[in-house]
Amino acid sequence: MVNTQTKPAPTRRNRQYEKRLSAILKAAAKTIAREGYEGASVRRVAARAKIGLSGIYYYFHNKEELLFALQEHTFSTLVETLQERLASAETPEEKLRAVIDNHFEYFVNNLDELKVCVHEIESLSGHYYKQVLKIRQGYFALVKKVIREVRGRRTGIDPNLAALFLFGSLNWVYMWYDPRKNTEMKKLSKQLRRIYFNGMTAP
Amino acid sequence: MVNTQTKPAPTRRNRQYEKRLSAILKAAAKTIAREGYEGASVRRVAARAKIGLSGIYYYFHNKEELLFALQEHTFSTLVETLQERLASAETPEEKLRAVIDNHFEYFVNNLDELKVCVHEIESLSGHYYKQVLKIRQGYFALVKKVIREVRGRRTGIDPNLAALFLFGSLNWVYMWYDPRKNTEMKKLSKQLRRIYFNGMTAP
DNA sequence: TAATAATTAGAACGAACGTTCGATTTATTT
DNA sequence: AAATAAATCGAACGTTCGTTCTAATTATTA
Repeated sequence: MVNTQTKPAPTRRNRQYEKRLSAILKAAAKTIAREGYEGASVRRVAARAKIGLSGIYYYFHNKEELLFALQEHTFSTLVETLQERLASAETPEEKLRAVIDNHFEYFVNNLDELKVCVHEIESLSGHYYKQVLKIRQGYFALVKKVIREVRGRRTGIDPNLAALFLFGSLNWVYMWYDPRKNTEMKKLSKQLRRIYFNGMTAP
Repeated sequence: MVNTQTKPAPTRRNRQYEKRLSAILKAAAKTIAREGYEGASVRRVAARAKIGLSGIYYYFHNKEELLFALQEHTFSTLVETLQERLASAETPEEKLRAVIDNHFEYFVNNLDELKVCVHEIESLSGHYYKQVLKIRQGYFALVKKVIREVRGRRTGIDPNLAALFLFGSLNWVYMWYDPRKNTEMKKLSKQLRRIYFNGMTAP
């Protein structure tokens, strides 16, 4: 069972536990990214994590909790790093850059995880869904605030829609990005910033 | 079995056949949109289409062919209507508008189908995948050409990336659009055009 | 070292899956 | 009306699924 509350002294045993746990999460990310949540079987996740089938159920109550842990961890990290970046940005343009760079950089370093987060949101239900939704809404609020600053006093730009469109551009990347053709992240970021900054600040 | 070659006289029987067929496609679109391709069972598709389970296999060889027929029909129509719109557009701005309006209008009238097309591309394999990929590449080429015209002789804008970003914004809509809160399509289109047109034509 | 707790392995469960097949019903043709 | 073809149905197949349970193994504590 995942324990997100207590943090006992990091004994060797605990370190082993957490290693296994993140190995399972990594295996789940790769498997679900390739086969989809419904298509990915717990058996294949276990095989990739080099653990028995029932071993998975020692760390997670069920398959859905596995997906939840993956999304919750990935999204939380994404929000955290964005907040750090935003704290050291001053102008609206710098803040927009923080948003875009943060998303792209995290993306290239966690291809499978982010693909799962983007593609399998609706595979969660009930409490799991609500909790992830909350984190995503927090992320969205951060971005919307930045966009409002970029827009300034200009009329004709709806920050809500602009943020949604920007999210689309960012989240769509996993559909076409090929890590083997190591496209320069700097170029990606520059292009997207150019379009959205100019697009929202033009008279 | 789907027959896309011969087109015999539209007897009453044939009309019944095609009615059933599109009823199945509609049921499949709704079911797959809600449950995902792997999650949607042929049994539930059949139930929604008011036909027996084995009845599906009279019209389609297997489940994947059902998904293929859905995507092939939807995407082909999308490309066709875009070509018509582009033919009657003159300036680059009008053409960009054609792209965006076409996508949005088709989207609101075919919510389930477009969601499946966007979300289940990778659920196809082999020949099915290649064939749909071809259509999508044709669509992409059309849009890229328009973007090249909008850009004109300006440097610093990569039409390829710009097209991909635009596709992201367009395809992401299914994640947040709520038909019950009938958001005005005109506003959506206007906002997106404003961002991308200004974004690509600014000095 | 003995007792205790944490972790893993293996077998088994019922349920649901995609697909097939022969029989039956419905529509068309002779 | 009889013969033929098209369309539908219901039952069944083998497979895979998520999950559970008990026993064995490993690590920690006393």
